[in-house]
Amino acid sequence: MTYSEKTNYHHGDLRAALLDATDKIINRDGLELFSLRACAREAGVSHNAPAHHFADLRGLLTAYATNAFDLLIDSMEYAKKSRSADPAEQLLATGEGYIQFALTHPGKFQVMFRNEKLDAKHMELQNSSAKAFGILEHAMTNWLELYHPIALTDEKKLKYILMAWSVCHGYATLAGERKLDFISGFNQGTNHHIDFGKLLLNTFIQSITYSNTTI
Amino acid sequence: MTYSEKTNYHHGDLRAALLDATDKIINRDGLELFSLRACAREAGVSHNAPAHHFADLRGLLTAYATNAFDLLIDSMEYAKKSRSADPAEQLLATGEGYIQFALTHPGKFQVMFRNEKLDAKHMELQNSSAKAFGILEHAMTNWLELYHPIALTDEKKLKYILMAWSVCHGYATLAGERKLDFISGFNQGTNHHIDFGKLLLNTFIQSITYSNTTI
DNA sequence: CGAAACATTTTGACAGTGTCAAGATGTGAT
DNA sequence: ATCACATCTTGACACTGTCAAAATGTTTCG
Repeated sequence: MTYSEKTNYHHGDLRAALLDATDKIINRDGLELFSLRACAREAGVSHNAPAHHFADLRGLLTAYATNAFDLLIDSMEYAKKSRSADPAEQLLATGEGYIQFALTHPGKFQVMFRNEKLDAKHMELQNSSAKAFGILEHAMTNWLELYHPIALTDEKKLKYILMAWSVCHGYATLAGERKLDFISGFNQGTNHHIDFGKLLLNTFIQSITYSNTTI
Repeated sequence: MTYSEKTNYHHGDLRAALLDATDKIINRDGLELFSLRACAREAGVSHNAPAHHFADLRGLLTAYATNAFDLLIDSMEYAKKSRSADPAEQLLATGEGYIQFALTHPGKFQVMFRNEKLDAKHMELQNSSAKAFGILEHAMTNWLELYHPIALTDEKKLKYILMAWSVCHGYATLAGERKLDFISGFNQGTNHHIDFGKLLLNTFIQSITYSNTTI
């Protein structure tokens, strides 16, 4: 039994407790009010206790973002399960899972896509984010095989993948950063944002579907 | 001749100098290294000199973002001028101007869309951002009138506007936050990002164009 | 069993931050 | 010339991330 497997050392498993505290603070107070010392305070340890588990602030948030990417993967996989095997349905579900996650966990989503807060070189983060990307890539690849008659170059395939990702990510970002609030007559509740995002995504996929023979 | 019109008071026009310093620091060191005190230092004044011109840090960045929105407007208007009056061309140009601006001025773009750094209640910011949105709205409205045969409800019209905005904003954000770096074989230069974004946007507009009779 | 080796946490310090209060200084009007 | 006022400086405070050193708990091994 090694150290990392034990559950009752000085604090128990402080690493996990700090990540929990991080989540609590970010959800309660927002990312801008999060600090290493606030995190330590929340976990009930001294201000420098995190140093042994994370190299620095970015190290902690990198681990937090890694976990968040795994949750994003879960969200997309979960959405896919409730749909038929039709690649268009699967692609739609993947994007819906993305939007659903982003707007349900705005704090996590912020950290995941704020480059300066992360250590992009970190392997586990790269693995988790690459895996998340792979799900979208896979869904689009399957869609293209069935709905796009002409074989595509890698660049054109990538264009479709990034187009779909951009739609999801752009809408999620704009809604999450409250940049749609000023639009009159547009319901600003989180659930409505999610619903509207799905509507928007659905229209997007229909568009590329019904135009697939011409471009 | 009022105070604000004078050019040689204690410092000259410190307000403008501070905004210049802000721009210099954000472009040189990045937003994460920007601070009020660094800004004052850059402008050659004491650490608390900005207080008389801006209520606080958010106040300064709000003014900075307001100017940036005006530059975004210029970028979109400029792109539109070089195209034909065809609404599809104009819509394309609008989006291209958006992407061009976002990737040419990543620091400004970051500030503009980081809600916690801004005072969203500020009137001038609201005006400038609403005007920028209006350009996109106008371009899409013109496009819909010509290319979409059926009259749309406000909600469906908004869906199209937000879809186009999301494509531009999502791609610009992902590229700007370096979230596309890991894609193998994908050139990471800023100019290539811009070119690819325009390609992507062009495909998007073609898609909605060629599918307009069916959905 | 005990002592050494080690992982973990605490304490203290330092330079940096935003913001507040108070004082100093330059400018325009009367 | 004096006064009101805009502008800027100085000093202080609590907060931040990170470093170094000390203290404490746990494991290992003789």
